[in-house]
Amino acid sequence: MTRGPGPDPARPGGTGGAEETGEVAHSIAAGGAVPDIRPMSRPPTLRDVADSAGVHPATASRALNPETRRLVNTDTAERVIRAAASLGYRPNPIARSLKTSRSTSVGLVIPDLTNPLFPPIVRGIEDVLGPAGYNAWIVNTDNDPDRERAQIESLRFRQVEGLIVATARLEHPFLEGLAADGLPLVLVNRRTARGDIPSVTADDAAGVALAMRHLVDLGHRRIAHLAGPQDTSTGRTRASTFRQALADHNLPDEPRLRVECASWTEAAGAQGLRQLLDAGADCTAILAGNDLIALGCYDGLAERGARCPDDISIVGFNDMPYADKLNPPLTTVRIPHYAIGVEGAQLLLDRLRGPHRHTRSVLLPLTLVVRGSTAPART
Amino acid sequence: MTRGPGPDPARPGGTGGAEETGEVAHSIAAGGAVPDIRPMSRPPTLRDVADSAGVHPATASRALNPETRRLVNTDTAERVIRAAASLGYRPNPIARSLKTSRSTSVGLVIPDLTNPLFPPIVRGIEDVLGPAGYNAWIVNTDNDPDRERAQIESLRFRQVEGLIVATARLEHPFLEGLAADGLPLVLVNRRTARGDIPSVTADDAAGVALAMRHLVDLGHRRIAHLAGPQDTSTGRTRASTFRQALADHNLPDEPRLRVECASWTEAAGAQGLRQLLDAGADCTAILAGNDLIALGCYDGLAERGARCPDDISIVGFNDMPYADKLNPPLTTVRIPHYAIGVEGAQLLLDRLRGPHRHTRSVLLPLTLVVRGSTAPART
DNA sequence: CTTGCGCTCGCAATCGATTGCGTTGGAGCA
DNA sequence: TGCTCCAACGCAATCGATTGCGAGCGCAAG
Repeated sequence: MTRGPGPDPARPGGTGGAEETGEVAHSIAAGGAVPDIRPMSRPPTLRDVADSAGVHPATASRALNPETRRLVNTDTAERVIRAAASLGYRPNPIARSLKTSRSTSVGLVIPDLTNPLFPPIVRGIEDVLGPAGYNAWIVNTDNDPDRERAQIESLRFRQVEGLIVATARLEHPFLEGLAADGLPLVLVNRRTARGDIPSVTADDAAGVALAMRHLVDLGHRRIAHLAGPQDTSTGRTRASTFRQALADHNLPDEPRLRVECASWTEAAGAQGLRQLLDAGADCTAILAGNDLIALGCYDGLAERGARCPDDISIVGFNDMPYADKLNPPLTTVRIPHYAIGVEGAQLLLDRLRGPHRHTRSVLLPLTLVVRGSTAPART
Repeated sequence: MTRGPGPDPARPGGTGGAEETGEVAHSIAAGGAVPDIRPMSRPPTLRDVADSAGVHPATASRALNPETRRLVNTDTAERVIRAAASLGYRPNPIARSLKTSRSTSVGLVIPDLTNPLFPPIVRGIEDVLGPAGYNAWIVNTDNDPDRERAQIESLRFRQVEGLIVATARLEHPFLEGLAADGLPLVLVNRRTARGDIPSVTADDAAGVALAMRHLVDLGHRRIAHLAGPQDTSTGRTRASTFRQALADHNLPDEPRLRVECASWTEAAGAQGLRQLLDAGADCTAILAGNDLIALGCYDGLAERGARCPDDISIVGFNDMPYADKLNPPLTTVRIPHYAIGVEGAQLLLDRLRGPHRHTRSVLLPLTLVVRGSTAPART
């Protein structure tokens, strides 16, 4: 016995003793002073649990928290825990957040949820964050810096503990400022030029190399690149690696064969293709900045009465969902969407738990998926 | 002048400094060595604003809230507002939620974010909720009732003010219980059998009728239906309307031509098609429960060496993104995804503002999009 | 039989904003 | 001049949980 008979020596009245000795049912029957037979109108609070267990709310709090449970007697703790269970007690996360200034939630900043690239990443993130006790706020920026700023501000008001950001640009002082302020931050999919923020990206360079080798192996010599926006790491890396690959394969680097699309969209891809063809580029293959741009090429080719892969081969990037069902099925570089999410969430969790681990970035391997949009070059 | 010049007449002084040093000691222990003597170390609170304006926090609160501003002198209010602006004050939503038991956030319950049907709906919801000052928590249930329950519980702990649910089943006592408890609830995409919860759905019956007329007009007489799960309103309505349409067009209703798929997925669709063909159904057209099931049919047909639309025409449902780029481009019933989200959010907002308007449900019109997966019946 | 120490637990402050109620000062009226 | 009444604010409680501090208690050492 760790405790004597007097469970509550300080309390003036004998209420404590009555609660202690009496059976639970008994004390209810005897305690006519408390006619509280209310039908659970409001959810039980910590105070309810404490009363039910005959302890102070502070003790109940400590008993319920594994971190502080050692500060309370084992028997008492167990009694509190049982009381909590029987009342169906759940801590109020709002109240907890107010006191601890932790929200157990993080922000998830993406350009546009309807871009098929992101849902799998989001799932990966949530599947890691959820079991860890965190939830994610998702916001869309539509690639608008102002909107991005506003959305992130909003997230900060909500007291998010960290941010996973998929909208990084190479030059992004705003994000760098946040990171410098000490806000836990992880970039996914794209990164900044300075590279001082932890990130999870696919190995774009390796992917472009794979794609280029594939095209060269098919006999293509005049290969064009419809690049994505050059203010993003993905756009820049893929474009520069494209030129490097040309050199590696002893192919000429013609400026006419390189077009920068205004955005990572189908429309921009179609526009880019028109620009390419209008410039008189007589290519036999196109490396698209991503799958959506590749889809734009499909449209653009159809407009001009050309066919893929018969007239022009196309390689995409990302292997978006249903890329295998397209017409023609898209040859593309597969990036591990889900794994990017998982790794990103993991990185953020590490950062949240151990404040100052040094910046660690992850580069994920990718593979080439050959389908129907590429064919041997016409000879 | 309403108040004297003293900005801080009440505070004994020094408290700020004491707090400051305490915090520093703490953060040092935690690892972050930040010799913070800056007044901007933590975001300004209402108290800071009040001090700066020379009023009591209560007055500042009232001045800042348009609802209660009439309780405070115009000049004073303006002074407070200016002080707030110059300090960059933002109310702490956590603290506000604790006191008001409002969270300005709602829950969004969907089966799976990677199902292309949902992102556009989510965007619609967010585009309405955001400007109204609400944010949305998104959770995935994977169509698992246990997971759904757990996720919704989690949302309730987070004090969401309402729920938009896309996972309704025809019999769904759990949801009905929530609604009965008074939790603002709106169903999107699917509804319950009892129909006593506000909902926003597409006019499935009309859609099926359109699709059937299209097939009949093409000369098809033996039409099969790969239905979705019959415990959902969409699955049931589409299936029963299918049979009704057969009757309307004087076509026989053969049980062999009706198969229920286990889920709304590609895999289930492929499986359903195998079952259909194995049963010896010699149909010339298939009405699929939704686009993913239709995609499964593409796979299934390929397995059997049959072709679409040459051998069998297929009509989908939903017009998911990129349905026009598939091989063959999918003829399908287009539902207004984005509008469903918008209407759903609107309904919830109505409910949140005016507590007891009577249940109102919205049925959205849809259209048939004819593409390459349907062709005249072989004669 | 003291003194002392450590284990448990209660007290009260605290997080930041909201709100019922009481107080003040001045205008209005007799 | 005296009294009522109202506008304009301040005071303090409150939401629910967390946590530094201190007070009893038991037990062991002196």
